[in-house]
Amino acid sequence: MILDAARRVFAQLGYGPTTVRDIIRATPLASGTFYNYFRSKDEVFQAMRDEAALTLRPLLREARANAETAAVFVSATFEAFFSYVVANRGNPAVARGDIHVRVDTPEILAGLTELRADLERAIARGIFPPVDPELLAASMIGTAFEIAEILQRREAAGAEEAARFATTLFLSGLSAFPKPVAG
Amino acid sequence: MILDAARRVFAQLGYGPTTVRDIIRATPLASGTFYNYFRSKDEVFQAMRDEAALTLRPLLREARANAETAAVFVSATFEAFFSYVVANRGNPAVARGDIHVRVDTPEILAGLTELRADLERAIARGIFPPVDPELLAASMIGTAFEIAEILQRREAAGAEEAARFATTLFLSGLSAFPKPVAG
Amino acid sequence: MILDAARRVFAQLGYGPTTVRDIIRATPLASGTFYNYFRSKDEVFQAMRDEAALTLRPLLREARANAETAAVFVSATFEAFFSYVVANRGNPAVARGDIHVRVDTPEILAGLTELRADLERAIARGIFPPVDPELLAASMIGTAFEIAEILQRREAAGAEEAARFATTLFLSGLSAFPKPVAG
Amino acid sequence: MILDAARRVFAQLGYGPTTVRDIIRATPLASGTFYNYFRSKDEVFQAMRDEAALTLRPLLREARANAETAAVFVSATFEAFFSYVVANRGNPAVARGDIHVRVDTPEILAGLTELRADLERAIARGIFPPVDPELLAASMIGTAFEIAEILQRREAAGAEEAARFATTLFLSGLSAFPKPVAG
DNA sequence: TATGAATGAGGTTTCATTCAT
DNA sequence: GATGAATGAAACCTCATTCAT
Repeated sequence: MILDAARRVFAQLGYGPTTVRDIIRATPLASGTFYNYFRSKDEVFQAMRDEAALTLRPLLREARANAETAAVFVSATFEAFFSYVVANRGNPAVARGDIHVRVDTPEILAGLTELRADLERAIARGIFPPVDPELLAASMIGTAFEIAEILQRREAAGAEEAARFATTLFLSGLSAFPKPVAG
Repeated sequence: MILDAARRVFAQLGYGPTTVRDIIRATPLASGTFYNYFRSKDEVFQAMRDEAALTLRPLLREARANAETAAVFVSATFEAFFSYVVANRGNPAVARGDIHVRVDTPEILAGLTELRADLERAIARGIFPPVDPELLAASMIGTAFEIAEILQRREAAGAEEAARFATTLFLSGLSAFPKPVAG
Repeated sequence: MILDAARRVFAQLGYGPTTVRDIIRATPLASGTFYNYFRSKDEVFQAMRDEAALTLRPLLREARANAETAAVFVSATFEAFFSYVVANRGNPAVARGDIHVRVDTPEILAGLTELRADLERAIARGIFPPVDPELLAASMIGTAFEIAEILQRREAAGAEEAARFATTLFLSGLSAFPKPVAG
Repeated sequence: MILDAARRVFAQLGYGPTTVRDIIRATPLASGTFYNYFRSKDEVFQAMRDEAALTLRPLLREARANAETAAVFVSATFEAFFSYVVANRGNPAVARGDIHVRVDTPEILAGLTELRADLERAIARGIFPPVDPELLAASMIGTAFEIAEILQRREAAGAEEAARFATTLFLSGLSAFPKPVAG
């Protein structure tokens, strides 16, 4: 109940600007009730992350766990991620001037933060070329986040199309780097 | 003076959490003085964006204006951007748990928002393959932002290395799409 | 059950800072249950006072009722009081800076408020010198309270030693005043 | 201004029950103004104590510093204290049932907390009989506090009479203990 | 222009108390 | 009787902003 409201509000306003009152107002509850469940804005946020551990993350982990090729690794990541985003599309984000408000609900964050570690392992196993894993992860994450925002805005949200685009771009992009070497 | 302080503070805390008091505190001035120059927090922010028009943006515009090939377009963009970020690196950002705090000082934002329009033109001119410009812009912007954060964190910040990585990735990535067609 | 918890908590925190929640927390009960027994914080407090009527107060009244000399009156008072305090010593009081937190659980309060009336009667009966009964009562009460606090703090709490000290002090002190006169 | 209000309010309600709002309400100021000067109730209290260091405490220290006899030590203490209390008498304390609200404004507290240390020294110098200094200090402090409350209540407040009473009581009381021995 | 005390709306939090189960 | 989620008044505190000097 409160968690649902919090998710909606965080998605709309972003973490920083959101106030506990905003969350309460998105709820039929009285102000004090919030504090029977959470001690602060941070704590709801944490709770959302914990909950997220049960949804997006396993999906992504699993998708990548069995990836024996870069192609599978990359496409599974983008597909799982964009499908999730489209399926959980919230209210159309309030336009706030052109200040960039990131789609960083906890599920989304959580889902991708593990990517770097997975990439490192994949490079070590010779599935990916020996690139700087931090840079590659950053690139994939940035791409995923920015495209996710577009998907949230667009009526006809093409999760598959977006995944195809990103996958093609990265797989082909990686081919320009030195050949993979098993660590 | 105030603008400099504002830039430093916004860079450290991000737009939302920054208070006018924070900005004043980063200044030898008294609180009231702020309002002799700006009418609100938003107005300083706007002023920074305006100022940015004189630094990063022309650099980027120019770099791309003369680009006759995708290679030049892409590498000029990343090189100009990462050099700028490294040159203007603020204090090491306060680590705020793993909540994502974007590097969205106005210069940085401003510098990239024009990318999409430029890309559209470049596709029309047959310099780029006919991909969805919004998706491509999103991917480049996301990549640029995320890597910028890494550059802010890392001691030995390799602007050139980062630019080389991103350029290689995108140029090679784009080669997988249909051949460019002049519009 | 609730009364016991209330006693402990009031003794530790003092009346003002104690919250009903504090009392409930010191109990295995749920919050609502409190209100099946008492209508408010004030009411528990009152109930404690009433209960106190059955313990300390009779002890003190009795001790003084039969006092035919000042020596008996004074020593009985201090002995009864300090024994009671030591016997009911709560958890070691939380040290709260040096803000004075008085040991004013209801029993303790109740036990001493009757002292002034008793003193007046004793003066009228010629057992005590004709001093201002309010001042003398204040002095004895203040002495009793402050020493009670020490007894609560000290590991080896000497109720008898404290009583002997106070008794000697007051009896000898009173000898400097004009001779008693039966009213 | 705020300090004056705080002093009045603490005197009336006691430390615990007093809220920052109570203090503000005793002032023509707006709520936020309080926090331009103090960060919390505790901080005003501390400020009052600091200020008190400039009034009551030096008076008491000085009075006792030169005391060469127990008579001077005791009478100087009570006289300085009761004069101070009467001179700074606040509004007639709000009667709050019979819950004991101590006159513990910071000046008063500060003034007496040093007594024990002074007593120890005086015993060591052979001015006082070798009694337990903690018990004696407690007795004097308790007496002083309780009588101070009476003085605050009574219209015709006899500081001298109260001092005379307390001095007589303690000096004569001490004569019953073993002779002083220089340490 | 510079100052900084003052403002007050609004966010944060606590807690006594109620009430349906 | 017991429960504990819900309530809402009221305390606590922050901060953008004003204004007299």
